[in-house]
Amino acid sequence: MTVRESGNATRVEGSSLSETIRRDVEANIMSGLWAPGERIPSEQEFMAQYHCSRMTVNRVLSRLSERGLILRRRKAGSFVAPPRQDSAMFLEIRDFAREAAGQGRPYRHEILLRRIEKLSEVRALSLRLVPGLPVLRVLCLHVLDDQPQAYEDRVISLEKVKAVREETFEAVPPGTWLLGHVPWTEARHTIRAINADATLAGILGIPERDACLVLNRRTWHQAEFVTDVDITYPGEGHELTGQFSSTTGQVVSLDVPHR
Amino acid sequence: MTVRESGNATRVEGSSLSETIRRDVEANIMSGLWAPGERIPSEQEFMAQYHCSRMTVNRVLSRLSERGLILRRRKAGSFVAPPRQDSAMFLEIRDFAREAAGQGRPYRHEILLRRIEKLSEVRALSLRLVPGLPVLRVLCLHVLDDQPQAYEDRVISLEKVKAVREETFEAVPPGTWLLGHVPWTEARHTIRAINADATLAGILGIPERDACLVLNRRTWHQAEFVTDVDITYPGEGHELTGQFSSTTGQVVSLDVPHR
DNA sequence: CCTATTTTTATGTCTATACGAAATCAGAAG
DNA sequence: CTTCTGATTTCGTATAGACATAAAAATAGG
Repeated sequence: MTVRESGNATRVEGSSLSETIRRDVEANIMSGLWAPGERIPSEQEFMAQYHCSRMTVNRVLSRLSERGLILRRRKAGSFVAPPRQDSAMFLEIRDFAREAAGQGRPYRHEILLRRIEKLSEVRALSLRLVPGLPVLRVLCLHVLDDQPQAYEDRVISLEKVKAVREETFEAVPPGTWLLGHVPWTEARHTIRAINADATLAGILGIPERDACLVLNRRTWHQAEFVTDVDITYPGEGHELTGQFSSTTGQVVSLDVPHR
Repeated sequence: MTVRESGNATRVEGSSLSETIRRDVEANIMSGLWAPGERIPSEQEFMAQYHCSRMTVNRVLSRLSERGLILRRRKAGSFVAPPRQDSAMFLEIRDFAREAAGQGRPYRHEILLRRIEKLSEVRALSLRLVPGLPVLRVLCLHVLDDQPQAYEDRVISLEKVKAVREETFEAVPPGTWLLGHVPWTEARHTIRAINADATLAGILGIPERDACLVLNRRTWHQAEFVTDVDITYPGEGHELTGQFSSTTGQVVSLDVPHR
């Protein structure tokens, strides 16, 4: 078997050997050099590469496994874990389509606008990016039981997500598509309440001034901007829920019930 | 030095030795037997108690340290970590008083009601508790710059939090007091938007029908109910923000700006 | 009494080895 | 071709020993 060369051979920067190995492995995963699902070197191969004992390698890989970055299977080896969807998905909308299918309710989404734009000054300032960055702007309405469920206003970096140029989002809504196509390392969520103006009330089919919940989600990968989205839920009938455990610090459940 | 007897001496239930030690230590911390800041047995003492090698103990304690449950200091020993405030505090309101002091702005809170009640049927159903449970009901208004910042409607379990009978919350608001006095293991947050009714609008000093952000937070300790609170933020001027890293899964920052 | 130095101690890291367990792979049997 | 079986690989866990490191504690010096 050919040993994949790791992207970084430099080491020992005032840190321990196991720390060096951990950093290297983590860098190879986060950079995408080692793709999700791909097999990483075995303990024996790491031993040879770093000239150390198996226990040292084992400590590193076991810890990475506990943190959910890799999956380990006896005899098979260690594999890069698929992107985590737990805390990742926190405060993300559910997959409307799948949820609707599970309940046997008619769901559809409508692409109201799909256009290549330059990032506006206001948005650029807010995102700490340069204005004029080429982005794909998508406006999307999620409809369940012929009732508007959410209105989505999104920009996607065309530099970072090149494949999005070919995607019409007619089959799959933008949020779902992105989750399956782009990894992320940082996400920032902001939630606020607004009174619906005339335009929004018209789109969502609610009275003007009705309270709406707005979830803003910004995602980065390796410090590079990926997407920025405002998802507006109409009226008082929507909730965002997150459950935590203090020991694991992880989200246990996630819910967006529609009453 | 006297070795504190761990609460559970039973072990080996189809799991490994290190798993047994981890479970025991974790149980002693989560149950409160070993209080935050308290020193836990040294590696040598664990070796004697479990008749195992130091490496085995070291693996367990190192991992617990990585997870943030204990703090380890050379020569000093290992200590139960203080309750984590990162993911714990996620979506919790900031400490109004401290924030105000940092900005030199006049903050105060008003206790509108403090009364021992029996848990209502509606709330009991929602919390999956029996109606009639004795609770302390507290209504509190947070005021900054003479502007109402948040309205808090809370119940606290008198069975679980006995010390709360003596607390008037005149010096410290209920949320801050609870954080310092009661550990938690599970927390559930729900966020929704509502239109302010006449009563709420009056309390918060905003026009009727204005959109408000409502944060509901329920906390448990060891499957026992601790507290349930609705915090209502007035108008469109408040946001809840959480930042995540996909590698650590932890909240990096937290913000409730008032514009 | 205060300060500087040495000692002691608990943790941090690493090695080499060992046995166990599980899953894959290959080969044998049907 | 399918199924069973056994061998091999890889990870899981544990041991005993070693040296390093940081910091508290004890000691010596001013």
